[in-house]
Amino acid sequence: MVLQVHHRIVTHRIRIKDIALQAGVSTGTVDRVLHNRGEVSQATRDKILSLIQESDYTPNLAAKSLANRNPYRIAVLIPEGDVTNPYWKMPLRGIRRAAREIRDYNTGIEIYRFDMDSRSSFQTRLTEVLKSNPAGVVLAPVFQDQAAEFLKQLNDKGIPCVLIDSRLRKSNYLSAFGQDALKSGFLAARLMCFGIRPGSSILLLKLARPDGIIHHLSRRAKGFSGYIGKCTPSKDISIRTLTIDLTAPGEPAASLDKAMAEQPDIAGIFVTSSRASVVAEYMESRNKSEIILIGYDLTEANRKYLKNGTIDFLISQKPDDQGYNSIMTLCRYLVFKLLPVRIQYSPIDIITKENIDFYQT
Amino acid sequence: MVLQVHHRIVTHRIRIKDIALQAGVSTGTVDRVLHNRGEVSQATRDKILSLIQESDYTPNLAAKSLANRNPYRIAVLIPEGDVTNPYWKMPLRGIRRAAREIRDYNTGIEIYRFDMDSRSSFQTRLTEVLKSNPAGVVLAPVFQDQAAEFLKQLNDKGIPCVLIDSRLRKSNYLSAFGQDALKSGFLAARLMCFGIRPGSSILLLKLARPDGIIHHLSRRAKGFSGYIGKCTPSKDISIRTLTIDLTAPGEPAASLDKAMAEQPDIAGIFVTSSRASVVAEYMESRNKSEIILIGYDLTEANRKYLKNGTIDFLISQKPDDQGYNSIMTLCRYLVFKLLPVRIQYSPIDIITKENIDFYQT
DNA sequence: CTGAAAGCGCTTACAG
DNA sequence: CTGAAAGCGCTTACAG
Repeated sequence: MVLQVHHRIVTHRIRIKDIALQAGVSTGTVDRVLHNRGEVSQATRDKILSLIQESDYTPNLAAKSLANRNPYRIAVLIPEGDVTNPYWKMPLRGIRRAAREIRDYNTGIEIYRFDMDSRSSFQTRLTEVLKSNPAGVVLAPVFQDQAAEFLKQLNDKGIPCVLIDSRLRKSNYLSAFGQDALKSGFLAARLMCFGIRPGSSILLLKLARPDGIIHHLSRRAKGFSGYIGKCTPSKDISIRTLTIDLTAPGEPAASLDKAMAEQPDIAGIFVTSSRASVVAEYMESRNKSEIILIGYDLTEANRKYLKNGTIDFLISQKPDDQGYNSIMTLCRYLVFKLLPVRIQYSPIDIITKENIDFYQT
Repeated sequence: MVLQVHHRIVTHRIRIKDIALQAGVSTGTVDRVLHNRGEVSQATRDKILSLIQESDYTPNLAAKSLANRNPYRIAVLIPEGDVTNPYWKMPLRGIRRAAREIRDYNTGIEIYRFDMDSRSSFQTRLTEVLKSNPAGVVLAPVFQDQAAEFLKQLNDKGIPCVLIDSRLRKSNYLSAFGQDALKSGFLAARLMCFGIRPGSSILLLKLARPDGIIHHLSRRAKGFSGYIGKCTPSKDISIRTLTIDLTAPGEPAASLDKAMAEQPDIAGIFVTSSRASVVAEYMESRNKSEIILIGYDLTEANRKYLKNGTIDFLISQKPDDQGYNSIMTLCRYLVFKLLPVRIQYSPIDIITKENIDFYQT
């Protein structure tokens, strides 16, 4: 049945059965060549292959997943999310959303969480995951050397792995989700330069974790500084970098008070991490809300200060989607044998008081 | 089989069969109460209903769509997209993407396009669609009175309709996709105020269509003006509105030249439509690229001028997603009986030279 | 009012 | 190397 309507032709889908009929074989044989399960003579194989080419056959995914009997277990290794580390609550939401959807594909997830400040807790979880022998793994490779070793072991066992929120050089993985941290630094700087009054200075704020050298935080800083360097001539902006350990007593107020006293012309602050809220809190306490404040991530705390205007811009990378897509990518690979692209960049979204209510995720 | 692992329990899904077994009836009977197809005694009905409550049964969508035999036809009514109207190419991409996916759900689409400047072409298409008796309709209600009448007729025939790119007061429809145009005008103004130097003026540019009074374009203008009114005190900004008919000979250069001559302190231009590119072209020809230019939509032409810096910001609403979601909403309703929310707001995204490469859609 | 059976398109043992 | 058959969870005539 072919029915012509306005720029579009609706036809019946081609099924395995149709191919089999044309080739004069059974559906089982077509399935064998479709999945390279061997045990087919070269002659019939060629015939079927060419039939498939011509017919633009695409499998019915609903039928595929229904017929698929073996359940898959996906292990997810991500940091715990708490007050000092609010970021990781966000991808987790997406992960749970994906988990609900893939139940129909006979696939479940197991979540393993580690302490972002503890190498040993990371290692403990890695070992547990390896022992549980999952069908696939989603991994936040926070400690890079251990993660690389882990990926090797997964590779030996033929277990596919999707990386979330960073890449890993020279390792073997199915796909990696991440941001272009350098470019996001550019963007922050562009916004800062756009709004700041000429002749003032900017504070680049690194809120350090005890153990953590989070790679993409320094990339953000680098991108920011690099861009400011370019825009300086026209606006005469100076930039100063400050690192504060938030776990130290009296911080960040102590260090910020000192910086402000030394440099009263500070008109903009850029925070490389998701903790801009603690700076906003400080600024409100010192009546300095007119300073331009740019940070990252739509955490609960940041959201509040964006809405009241103390934070001017937040840059976000749809962490929810990142979590969701990491699971879906792995699931599609396991269930449908769909190969993903190797690097999947997150968006670099600009969120303000005005558009936050419409921001999805 | 229940297996406890790190914060998560994996169990076998409950099936209709399980419910039937517990209730001591056949699967057919369970199906009848599940879909309110009547013909079930009150007693067994109550029993099954309570069983379903307790068991948190959710249907296997893969199986559902596989078993679903009747094919659905969705009619899509949208404007033609051409040079003077580049916007409509974008949702169409999403519509086509959705069309590919829903083939597995036994659902196809038919596209009917009309001339945005011609009431009669709209009416012609409406009549055709009505005659073709589709299972559902996706409609861009450009001519509102005719669209309202059309919705009434669909309603009488029990055909569900999803609106795209605007709402319609007091009409009956399944769901509507749209932007909050007023808020997007706020956002544009916020960006403009953030970057513009104090004491200068802004041009609010309406590029009129011959026939078209597109409702959301004037909402954008209203939002923009309203916000500028608020920010004026601190920065002393004046605003001037100009309407240009692009189909008139020598435009937009003639009108813009005149405006610039009268008001040499213009430091920012806001274009309410997707045609900022024609203003960018003008600015380049007059060596005025330093003027802040803010517009809408990631058309090919706009993209070029955003990348080279002539356009500073584009506001986008993920039109691709809007197209995609409108079809998927209708399909889920038809196939799975899933009721959507009535209003689905699009995001109000800010796109710049720095983040455009990572913008999805 | 209710049940038994066939079928959606695919996969997977099993038998030859 | 190949085919026939059963099964995934749901829907849908059909028979009683």
